Amino acid sequence: MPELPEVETIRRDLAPLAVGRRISSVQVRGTRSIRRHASERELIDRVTGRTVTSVGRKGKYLLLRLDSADTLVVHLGMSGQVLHARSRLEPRPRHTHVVLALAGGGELRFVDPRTFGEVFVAAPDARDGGVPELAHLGFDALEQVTSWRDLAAVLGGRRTKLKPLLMDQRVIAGLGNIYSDEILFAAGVRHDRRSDSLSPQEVRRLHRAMTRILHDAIEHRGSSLADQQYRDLNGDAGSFRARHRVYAREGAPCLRCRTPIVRENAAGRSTFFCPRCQT
DNA sequence: ACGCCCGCCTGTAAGC
DNA sequence: TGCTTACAGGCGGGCG
Repeated sequence: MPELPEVETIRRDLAPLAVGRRISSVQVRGTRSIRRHASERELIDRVTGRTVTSVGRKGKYLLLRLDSADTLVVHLGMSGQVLHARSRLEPRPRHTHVVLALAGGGELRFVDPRTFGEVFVAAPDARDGGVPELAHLGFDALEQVTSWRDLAAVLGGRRTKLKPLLMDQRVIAGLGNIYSDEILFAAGVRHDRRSDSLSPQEVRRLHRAMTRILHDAIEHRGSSLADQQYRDLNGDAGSFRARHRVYAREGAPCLRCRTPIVRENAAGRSTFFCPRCQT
């Protein structure tokens, strides 16, 4: 499912394609994907005719900054895709909810079968210029947790279990179920450890694991699972799934010690880990 | 403060 | 083979 590496892959592909381009028209199908807006009209009027000045990301949110100072925010939720079509004549996939036509040809399509994702336009905060709707997000897992001491400060301040904390977007933004499990395995730490129980050495391992896993995943263009929900701008799958060491490997031998990988349900979510390598 | 559940959704696949 | 059911989970809200 789209987490930080998948959104970052889309961001890196989208930036050279969209920056400097004018959005010549906007089409919206249905109201669910744009539910933050009172009407389709509002989004259409604020985006049409604007030029994209940069493409950013915060956590799992994709940010298209416009020359009006507004930001067009895209969140993929569980099943969202941003697809680029070179020609507007290419047939649109099912569940295409928002279409941005680019001046000079081609269009961007927001496609989302399960409709957990959304698209909205936001005005900048008067003080810091950020997106107020995203002010609740914590440190970006890739850009802002730059030293293990940053992570130590976050972990020590809470008394929650490690995995729910890693997935709490208000604390660290960008990690979901897949990468949390992969990071915890790489760090050799169990998901249900209390966050303030880690030794400095374990915090350093966790920090190194987080940075390394995220960079590796971006290098392999993200994880497309069996359902193939995640696709990049061109509709191609990412290949990081083949490098998962615990996620969706229940019963398979641990790649480090051969112990069967265990699956547990925690807070209604599947958690995969090696009972021997993770302590 | 924390843990856990629900509702929102659709496509896929396992089970009967 | 065809139907029903479970499952996938990001996120916000609510409850104990």
